[in-house]
Parts: sequence; C-alpha cells; structure tokens
Amino acid sequence: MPWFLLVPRPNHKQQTKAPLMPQVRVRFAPSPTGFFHIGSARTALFNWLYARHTGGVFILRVEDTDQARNSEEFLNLIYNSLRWLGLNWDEGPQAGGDFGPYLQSERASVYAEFLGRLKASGRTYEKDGALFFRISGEPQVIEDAIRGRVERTEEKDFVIVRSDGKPVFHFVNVVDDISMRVSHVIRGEDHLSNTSKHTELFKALGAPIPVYAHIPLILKQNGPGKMSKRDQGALVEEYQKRGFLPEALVNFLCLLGWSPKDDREKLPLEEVVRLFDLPGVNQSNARFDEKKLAHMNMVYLHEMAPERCLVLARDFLLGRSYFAGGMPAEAYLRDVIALCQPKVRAIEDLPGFIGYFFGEDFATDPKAREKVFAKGDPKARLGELLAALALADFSSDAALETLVKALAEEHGAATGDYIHPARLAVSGTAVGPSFYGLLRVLGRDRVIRRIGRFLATA
RNA sequence: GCCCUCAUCGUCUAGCGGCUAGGACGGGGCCCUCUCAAGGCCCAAACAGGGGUUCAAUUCCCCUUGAGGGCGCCA
Repeated sequence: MPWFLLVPRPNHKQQTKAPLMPQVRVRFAPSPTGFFHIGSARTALFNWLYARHTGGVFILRVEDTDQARNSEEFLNLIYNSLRWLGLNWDEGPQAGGDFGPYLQSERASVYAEFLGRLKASGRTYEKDGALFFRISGEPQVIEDAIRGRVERTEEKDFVIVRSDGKPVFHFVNVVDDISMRVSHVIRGEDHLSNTSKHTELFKALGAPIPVYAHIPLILKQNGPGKMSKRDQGALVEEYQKRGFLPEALVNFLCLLGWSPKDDREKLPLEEVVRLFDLPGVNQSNARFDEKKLAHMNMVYLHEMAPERCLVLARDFLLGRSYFAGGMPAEAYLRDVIALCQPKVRAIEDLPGFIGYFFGEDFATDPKAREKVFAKGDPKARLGELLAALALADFSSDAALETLVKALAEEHGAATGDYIHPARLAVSGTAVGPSFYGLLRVLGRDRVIRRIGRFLATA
C-alpha cells in the first residue's frame, strides 16, 4: 500500500456530495511576513469559492517557517482579514481538523519524516552544509485547470534543507499538500515556474500530483509590476479601517479575473459560489482599479438596510473618536445616518458630511454664503421662515415641504429663496441631504436657534 | 541572459470562424433637481503588428512586439 494512504482520512465532513468523487480539498497558505494584501485576499477568495462550489474543504495553512520575518501581529492580521471578508476556513488554526497542526512552525516532525523518505530514495545529497534535491531533468508537464498544458524542465538541483537545518518553502509546501491531502492547488501565477520543482518532489515522494490552477496576478494601478504590500490601496486592513463594506470588496475581487459571463457585476456571493469554476478564470493579469471598487462599495452602501448602516457608521465614527464631546442619543443618530446614507458614497465620507448635526460650532462656508447673499433678500426670507417654523409640524418631510411651498406662494418667492439661505443658516454649507429631512432631523429647537443666530450675526 | 505565462475601449471584462465587437468603472454632454451626490438618457473610446489556415478571422497556427512572472540556503 502506498504510504500516503496511511495518512489519516477525515472522519467527518467527508461524504457530503458525490460519494464517488474524491472530495475537493483546497488550501490558502499565506506567510505572516507582511501585511495582508489584495492579491492574497483574491487567492484566498478563489480557493474559498472553489471549495464552496464543490462542497469541498477550505484549509488555512500558515507558512511561518521564515522565523526572522514572522510576527504574531501579522498572523492575527491574516485571521482578522479573512474573517472580515467572510472567508471562513474549515480546517486550520483556530478551526481544528484532522491534518494539523496547521502552522508550519509546528510541523517539524512531519518534515523530518518526509525528509527521511526522500533521503531513502537516494535523491538527496549534501553540499556546503545544505541538503540538495537531485532533479530528474525530465520535462514536467501539468494540465493546469486554468491555462491548460504547461511544460517546463527544471534545470538544476535545488536546496530543500538549509545549512541551518530549516527546510525551505518548496519542500514544506509539497509535504504539506501531500499530508493534508490537498486535491487542488489554486495559487498565483508567480508560482507557475516553480511548479516543475514541486512536481519533481511529488514524484520523488511517490505522491499523486494535485490539480494545479494558476490564477492571474493583480497588477498595481500605476506603474509596472504586480501589486505588492507597499502599493497604494494594496492592504485589506486599510479598507477595513476606512469603512469599506466587505461584501463590496469581495464582489469586486470576484470580478478581478472571473466573470459570470453575462453583464451582471453586482452579484450575491451565493450566486458566485454557484457559478464559479476554474476553467472560467481568466488567464491574463488584471490591473487594480480603486475607482471601480469605490463604485461597487457605493452601490452596496446605498442598498444596505439602514439598521446595518447605522451599526457600521457608529462603529466607524467611534473608531475615529468622532463623539469625543459626548455620545448622541441613539434615535437621533439613527435619523442622521438614515438621512445621509443615500447621500454619501462611502462610510468614510460621513464625518465630513454630518458635523453640524452634532454641535453648534460648525463653520460657515464663505463661498456658500457669498452665493446666498448674491441676490434677493435672504434675511427677509429667513425672517418669514422663522416665523412660520414656530408653529410648523416637524414630524414629516412632507409637512415641512408643504409649509415652505405655501410660504413661497404667499410672498411671491421661489422655494429656493427659502431653502438656500436656510440650509446655510442651519448647516453652514450648501452641501447636504434633502432640505426637509435636514430640518426634520435637526428639530424645531435647533433650527429656530440656528436661523436666529444666523440672522443676528450675518 | 535563460525559462514560463499572457495580449479586445484608459481600466475590469463579454466574445469561443460570419457581431453595427456588448456591459461596467472612469471621462464628456443632456435631463431630473432645494445643494451635493445618486439616478435616467446620449457621446467618445478597443480587437498590438506581420504572416499563414479558411469562402470567411477578434476568434485557429507561427513570428515579432509588448506586458507579467520565475530563475535564493525568501515565501
């Protein structure tokens, strides 16, 4: 019996769908040596999508063998980012599984065992204190699920154990894929040329070669080359901090290298899971476009239930110490956010948009003021409005609209003659949400006080 | 330098021998309008070049060019 069949089989989660087909097992294998970036997120996403599409298992394996560059902080960042994006893993750190441990730093005994097998095969030799693998020199052919047939011949022997005793990436990566029974290796195209090393190792270890699927890379939006951690807009963490909606980012990422083949772009994740397949993945690299991401984010924001928007907005504002001067009443905050949700393009635009709702010390925009006073008699109009507002019904936008229209008609003015000065008086700016909603949410007392103050000082 | 991959509007993409080459972002214009957004309508914008194959090439093959990646005792 081949030795790899001795590796324990999963005792549950196994027979979910097609009992005759081996279960799909894919893995995302990041190394905690830097920030978690968009490219990594997309690789994780495609693995996750394929697992969910096939009813397979999504494994998280942490490649933390590079001691010098590892950090606990980066490790947590990986967990947090994956969770934020909703890419839950079935096996891995914090999830368990029958093929652990899932941190490479804890798998020394596994590597020692496999190294023994490789040594026994006579394919290794020592040189300069390091252990080298003797390649076969035969052409290595893979049938890539995305690119089709790819052939490459490895040219020289390579190190599998450093002189300090630590096994290198190519070796541990293959060993882990074997021992974790990974069926499909979905990874970035930057690994395509390395695949010949890996298939050499699989063969030398007598293990079946997984299906490979090399996905295109994400190129930086400006300048040459692939996106890296240092590029503008590259960090998942940054989008999280900026209040982007994870479902929007995920949707955007789905479309970077894959499409549903019709003209739809905003798709529920379940629909992507249903349609996603490896042959449908593009073969060419894609340039990252933050404008398109921003648009997707806006679409999701505007369609989001107000209750959820309130939660996200509150968390975001709290995170920025926005209410240092005191937390507003829950109902008032809800009204403000509900009023402004359709007016902003992103959660992060909120702070600059809602300031006057939470304090009296807002500045008056000189340009807006100039425009208001450019024609007509805004002070007279404000005086008329002030008088009418004292007895007005502030419970609905419609009631306020009716009142202003009646006022305009009575004085032979346009509604704009009231609206523009009043907006400036109560908010200090010409930009804002629906005027009637603005009055309604601010409430009679604030509105009257602010208009009065404006008339006194203007 | 050697090896691998890729090639449709500025960008993301649809197309899998015969299409006015479609959609989206971004850009421009118009409309709507209480501002700003949003929304609606319209416009500009692409098959890298050259050879083949074929009655017919964006589509298949080859070359060139361009883009990206790999060639570490990094992952």
